[in-house]
Amino acid sequence: MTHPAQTIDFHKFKVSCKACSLQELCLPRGLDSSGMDRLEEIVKRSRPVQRGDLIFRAGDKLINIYAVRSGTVKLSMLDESGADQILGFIFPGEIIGLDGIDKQVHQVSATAIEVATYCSFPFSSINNICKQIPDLQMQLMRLMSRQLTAENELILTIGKKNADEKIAIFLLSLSARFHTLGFSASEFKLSMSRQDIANYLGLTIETVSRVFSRLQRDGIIKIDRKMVTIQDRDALVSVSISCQTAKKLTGHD
Amino acid sequence: MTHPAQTIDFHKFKVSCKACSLQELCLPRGLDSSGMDRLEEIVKRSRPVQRGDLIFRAGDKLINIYAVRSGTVKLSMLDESGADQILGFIFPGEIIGLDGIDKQVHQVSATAIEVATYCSFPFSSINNICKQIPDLQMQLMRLMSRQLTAENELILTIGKKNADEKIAIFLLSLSARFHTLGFSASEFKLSMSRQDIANYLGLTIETVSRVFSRLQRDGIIKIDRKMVTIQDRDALVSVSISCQTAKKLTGHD
DNA sequence: CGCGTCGTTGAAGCCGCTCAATAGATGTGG
DNA sequence: CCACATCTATTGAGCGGCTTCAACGACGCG
Repeated sequence: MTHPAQTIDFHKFKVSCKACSLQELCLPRGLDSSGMDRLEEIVKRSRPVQRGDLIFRAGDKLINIYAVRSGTVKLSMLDESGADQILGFIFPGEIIGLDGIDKQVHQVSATAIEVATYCSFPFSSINNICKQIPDLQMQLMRLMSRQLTAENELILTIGKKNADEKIAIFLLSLSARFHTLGFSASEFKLSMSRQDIANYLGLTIETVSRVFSRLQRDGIIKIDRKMVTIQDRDALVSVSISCQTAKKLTGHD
Repeated sequence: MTHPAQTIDFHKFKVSCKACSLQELCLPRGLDSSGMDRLEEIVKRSRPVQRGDLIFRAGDKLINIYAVRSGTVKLSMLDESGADQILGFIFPGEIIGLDGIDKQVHQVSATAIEVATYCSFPFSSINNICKQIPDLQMQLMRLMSRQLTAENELILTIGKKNADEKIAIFLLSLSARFHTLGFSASEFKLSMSRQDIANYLGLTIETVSRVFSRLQRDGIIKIDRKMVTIQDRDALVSVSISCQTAKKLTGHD
């Protein structure tokens, strides 16, 4: 409630999926014109939320699922002992809330890490439309399947990689995602803090900082506060897969 | 091929979901009688597979999804540098293969870690039935949602817990799952090797062995080869949540 | 300008890994 | 039934990568 008055069209809550540039990444993908009409009937666009604002909280009843429209959102969960783990960073066009379907309660919290907007879809309406439009049902399953695969990869990264590999994989993954969104794959802004990166990768903030510095010293990346430039992608890739076995085979890096 | 001649009904490939004791855990859950008939038309039951046999392999085209019927199956994936990560142990009544839906290609491999049987469901048929039976579609989404939550918890465990906590969480999780299946929650057999446990939790086999020994020395569990007895569940729970913050607060364990 | 937050860098310690030896279990063939 | 080979698990000793602890630097904002 502290954000200044907006004169731009942020407050147009009704929104057209048909006209949305994220259409091909988002929920409407693969729907025909009438399918999109059905979605547009139920979608609501949020006003901008500020850094730190929650979109939903673990434990909330599942009312809506959400599509991030602009900005970055982080998903996180707390365990019994109070530790919290960031499970992913969500960029425009991506859907969140699907993990709450089983228990009808959100299992994770979604927090904006910079100014963000999103679209809400009442889940019960989605569910009704699914019964009539198999394409939407299929798209939902594809999205959940994709999330499963993304989590598999995070498990592999956290479980089997050392600090250098984790950071390299993280940067390459961001690069690919920015590229998908139509931005530069070699130069981008980290919307998350070092603390968030460390938490996500199972490291400490100091280690993240040290690895960034080392990669920069080696001329592989350039990093200035939040701006990252990938200067030598091949080298970054080889850092990302220079696993223990490789070291064993060559005897060194 | 070394197992003795079976006179029991393992080779009856047609099988009734209606009569299956796993019905309430498995794919048919929530379906009415006619819905189950539809499933029974397409399901095929496997002959027993042996320890080490693959049910499907990462990269295989997605033809079927599978329900484990008996035994234990592990899911695992390889990365570019050859490291492989076990992503989960699958018990009877659980569905595997859903992560392949997005790309129509299996993203992980499923390997029996002891003699196992399973049911196959052609995915295209499942998909067709979903169009007519919203309950099945909902059940599939619930199952995928549940898998997302399970992976979230694994990420938290691998990323934020120390060796003792990981093992305690692992044992408590197995205990709960055996209980769900109608077995004892306090005494059960580990169907997986120490190596598999270590891989799954992001540890080494030696560390797993040491933690088991320590927990036994402390009288919290009893472990004899693969048989585990939980002797002091409360203590095991407190090991599982005795996180770094707890140590900071109390100054010791 | 002073303060708080965030990020960087250094020094020291610890947890889990690596390496190695041994024990126990399982399987095979004579 | 035992000798032998193989595989799995346990235990110890030493090492190393990441964390912890601490100090400092860089912005941003009042």
